[in-house]
Amino acid sequence: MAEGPSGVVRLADVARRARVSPSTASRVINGNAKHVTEALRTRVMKAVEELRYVPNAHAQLLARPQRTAVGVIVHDVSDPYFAELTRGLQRVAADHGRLLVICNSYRDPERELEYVELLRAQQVAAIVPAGSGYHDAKFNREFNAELRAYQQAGGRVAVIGRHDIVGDAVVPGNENGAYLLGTELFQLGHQRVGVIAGPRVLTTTTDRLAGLKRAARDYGRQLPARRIRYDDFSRDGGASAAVELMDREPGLTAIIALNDTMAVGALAALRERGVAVPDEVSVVGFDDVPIARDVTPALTTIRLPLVEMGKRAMSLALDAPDPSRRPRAPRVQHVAGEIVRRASAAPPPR
Amino acid sequence: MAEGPSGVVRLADVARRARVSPSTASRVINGNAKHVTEALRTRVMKAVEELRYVPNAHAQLLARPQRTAVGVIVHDVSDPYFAELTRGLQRVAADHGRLLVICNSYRDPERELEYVELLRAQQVAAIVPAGSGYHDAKFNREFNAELRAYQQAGGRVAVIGRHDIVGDAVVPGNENGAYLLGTELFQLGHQRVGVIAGPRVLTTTTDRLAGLKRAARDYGRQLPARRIRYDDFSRDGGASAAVELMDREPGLTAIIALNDTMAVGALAALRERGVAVPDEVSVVGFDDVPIARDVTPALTTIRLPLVEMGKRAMSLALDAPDPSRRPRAPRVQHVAGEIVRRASAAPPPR
DNA sequence: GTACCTTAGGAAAGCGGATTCCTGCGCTAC
DNA sequence: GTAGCGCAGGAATCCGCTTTCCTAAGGTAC
Repeated sequence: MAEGPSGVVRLADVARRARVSPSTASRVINGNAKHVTEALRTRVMKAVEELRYVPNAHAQLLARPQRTAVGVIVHDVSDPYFAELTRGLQRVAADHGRLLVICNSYRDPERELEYVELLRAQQVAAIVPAGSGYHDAKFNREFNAELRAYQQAGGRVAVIGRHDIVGDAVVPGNENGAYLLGTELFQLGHQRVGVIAGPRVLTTTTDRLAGLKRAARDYGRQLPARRIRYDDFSRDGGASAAVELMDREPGLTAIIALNDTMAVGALAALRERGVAVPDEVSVVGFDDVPIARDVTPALTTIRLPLVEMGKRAMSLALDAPDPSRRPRAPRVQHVAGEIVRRASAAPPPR
Repeated sequence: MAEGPSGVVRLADVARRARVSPSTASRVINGNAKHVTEALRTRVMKAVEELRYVPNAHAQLLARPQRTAVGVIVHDVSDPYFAELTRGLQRVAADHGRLLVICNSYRDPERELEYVELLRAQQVAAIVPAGSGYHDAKFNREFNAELRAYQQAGGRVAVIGRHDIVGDAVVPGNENGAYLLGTELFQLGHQRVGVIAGPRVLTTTTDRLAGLKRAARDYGRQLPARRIRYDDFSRDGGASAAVELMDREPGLTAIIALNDTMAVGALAALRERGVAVPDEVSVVGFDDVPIARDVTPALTTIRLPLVEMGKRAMSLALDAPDPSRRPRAPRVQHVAGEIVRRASAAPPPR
């Protein structure tokens, strides 16, 4: 082999081996060459093959600032909600020939900020922050400032599920979906309904809660604070919230979990206690994550077209806005949730 | 604002605003400056703040070749098996201050090859190909050649679940786990057992199948080819394979799915047909993915410590091998699967 | 007061590749 | 035979940043 001391093969190595100048080698490799003799061309290609040369992407990006990657900031890809979202994002990114860089923030605002900087440093073509926003004015200000600086430099931003963040947006109908969910249970005749909510700081939590409350108002029911438990948006969070709720509020006939993952946890907790679902207590979730149909009883929930949302967000991020639009107006796409009735909700006992 | 025409803020802009040379600005920003007057230092910091300057990572990487990112090639992050693996990988990567670039190959060998090139181009510090290998000598040769070129240039490679690939490895006990699984069912008394397998080209499929066959031999049972159905390693693949199996082999008392996802699909198919599990037919899976315990009946399966495997692989990739070892000897860590008995397997009826 | 040393901070040289600008060759045309 | 032109392919510049090298100012010692 004829590469440099570092072991890395560089364009110069290829050129030397093919006995041409770096310019010619570059031209051949990039197919950019209208006029390169066939003989030289094959010599260069041969050298590339033999040396297994791969151009240094950083050098390329420096020389010809053509952004190719896109960044996504999610809570955790292994959470099914984000896994589905990411799948949609991924697909569209791939269709555009873009590499997707996935960053897990684990819902740490500090880390989200860091990741925006990192993605900015990486010169990604677009950043897609996905997942709930925070009730934290200081953070939002910081986050927006960072994002705005990025946009100013030509970056594109599309968020999923956040209001009050600059950039285009895909926003799920959290309030409305929750309203549907509440309606469903109230119409079934439930009076004492418990709620298993995610962290209070998340806008997703408060938005969904708002929808529930509106439904309660419309149906003349109560949703007292003591019947609302806040915990992590996770299976275990759902389980422990369910246990607490059952202990403190023995008369409940239904539990609304603010996402499916928590609902699954609740189901597990109830099963462990020997409480029959839905005969004794109904349980409903939100999101319609894939597992929702595989647990027993299958979850009644609100379907959010997660993959589709991901696709749309990435499309917003990658398709430049119509230049005739006034530039600063972000494009917002609302997506509605719809109720999916399965086996976990039924009229209250007796 | 005082940045260049492109809108991107560069080091030079910061320097100009702070009225210092780029060298000084760089020194301040990198904390690299043993001797920079406090006055200048604060002036630079102020300019950075005001301009929201973020250094161009590509330029930095070019100037000081300090690899910081690591790449992972998985089938699909949204598949729970890989989601768990990735979680482990992510954690260790983050602990080392590394950015994780996740690539979905969708089990397309061609795409895997492309991704290795891409990661190589990105100058990542390590590449972790995760998931089943292929029975495809040509591909393996190509893949190894690519990887070897990468290692030659100082890159680190750690694979998960592949033999015959260069680099360090974490290998799950597929054969042995399957043996345990077979043993479990045979000891329960099952005679006619069907198998739902993944694609034939995957080594995971053949390895697990081999374990099953060994168990069959040891217990004097048959595992005829007609009772083995090959399909996608997916929920729907599992469902359709289960349906076929039930149609063609009515007398089965147990179904072994070669991964949990397929088992979940099989469960759904059986439920739809009104076949009671485990009373009429037992169903077992493999991997012990999170949903396994939440389906009903909860799956009896083989637990693979997925998160742990991810962690170990990333550790292998990031911790340089003991220099006293002879260099070319890859480090291989075997991890055993263990049986988890839940509710989906029971003795055959009557 | 002069010679020498220290040190802050600026100038310049890459890092690896793309691209613009040249150069020199071979061809056509008069 | 010579002028003019086209074109292949090499030299040089630049991308944004880090870092080495160097300069000049200030300080110390005699």
